[in-house]
Amino acid sequence: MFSKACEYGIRASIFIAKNSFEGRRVSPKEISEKINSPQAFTAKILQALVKNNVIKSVKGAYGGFEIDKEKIAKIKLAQIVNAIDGDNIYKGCGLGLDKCDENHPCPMHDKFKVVRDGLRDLLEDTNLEELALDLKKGSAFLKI
Amino acid sequence: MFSKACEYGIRASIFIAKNSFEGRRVSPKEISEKINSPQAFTAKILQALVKNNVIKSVKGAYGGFEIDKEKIAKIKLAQIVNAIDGDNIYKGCGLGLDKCDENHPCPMHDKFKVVRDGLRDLLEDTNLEELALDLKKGSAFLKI
DNA sequence: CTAAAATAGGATAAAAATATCCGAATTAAA
DNA sequence: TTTAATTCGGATATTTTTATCCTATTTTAG
Repeated sequence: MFSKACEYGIRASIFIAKNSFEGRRVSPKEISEKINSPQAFTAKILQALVKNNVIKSVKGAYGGFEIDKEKIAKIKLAQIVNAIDGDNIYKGCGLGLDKCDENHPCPMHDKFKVVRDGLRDLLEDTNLEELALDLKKGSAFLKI
Repeated sequence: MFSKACEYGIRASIFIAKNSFEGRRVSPKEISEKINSPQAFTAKILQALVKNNVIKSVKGAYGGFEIDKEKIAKIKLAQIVNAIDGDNIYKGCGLGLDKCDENHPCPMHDKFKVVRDGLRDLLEDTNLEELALDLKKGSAFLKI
């Protein structure tokens, strides 16, 4: 469904959000350990998320990654997915046609549209806060 | 969402089904032209579909690909997707966790499950016949 | 000012997906 | 039986994704 990079990016963002709630900055090393992802590769993805204003980095000693507490509830999954995989997964045609709409549909269009729009709603309506809180409560996990 | 190979595979299967309804066998050349896909690569995918009993090949002169008319309504999209991409897309965790279920969910689990199960239903309930008929009627398309 | 602790970013490598090419094997028709 | 039209299958190439490594740059503490 999503690329590995995107899976890591979402998991990392949730982990950073949870720690920012608790006032802690986290390093790529700690992130990759806690979400079970390759460290250097994860660091690249974090850079992309910084550029897209999803997370914030603080350089130098005592630096790390964080998200402004007030921003956590405003960051939607769609923003993360979009920064890494683009929007084709929740806006494009299921069979890969460039032009696929009501006027010129692929054979799967009507049925697929329902699923795709469900995914779009999920991504556009779900924010980092609710996901991070589940993690904090211990009712959800980011590894294994 | 699906891999290119899978998109081509589904489009090709629908095209073959439509032609089998009309009593015609089709070649990889014609298929790739009509569904707008690279010919040699599409031929490889067709071989995989033959091995998985989705389509039938007839070798030699006047040969080509076809599907038994009685089988067309029985072939589900899930069978095609499974043969090419596997079932992770409609059975796996959205964030890539190996173990993700009610007892050990990722933070997206509850919401993602709805979308994923919708996709599973789509793939398991939709058969080649209905898709091929839309193509035949001219109410759906496989290219552009 | 210096040293230590971080992120940033370029170069490179490995693996997987996508794609092409060509000869071998098969088969129907003439 | 020969020929032409096919699919089959192996080898190879290209592109994208995933991953690693190393150095430069930044920043805070002492």
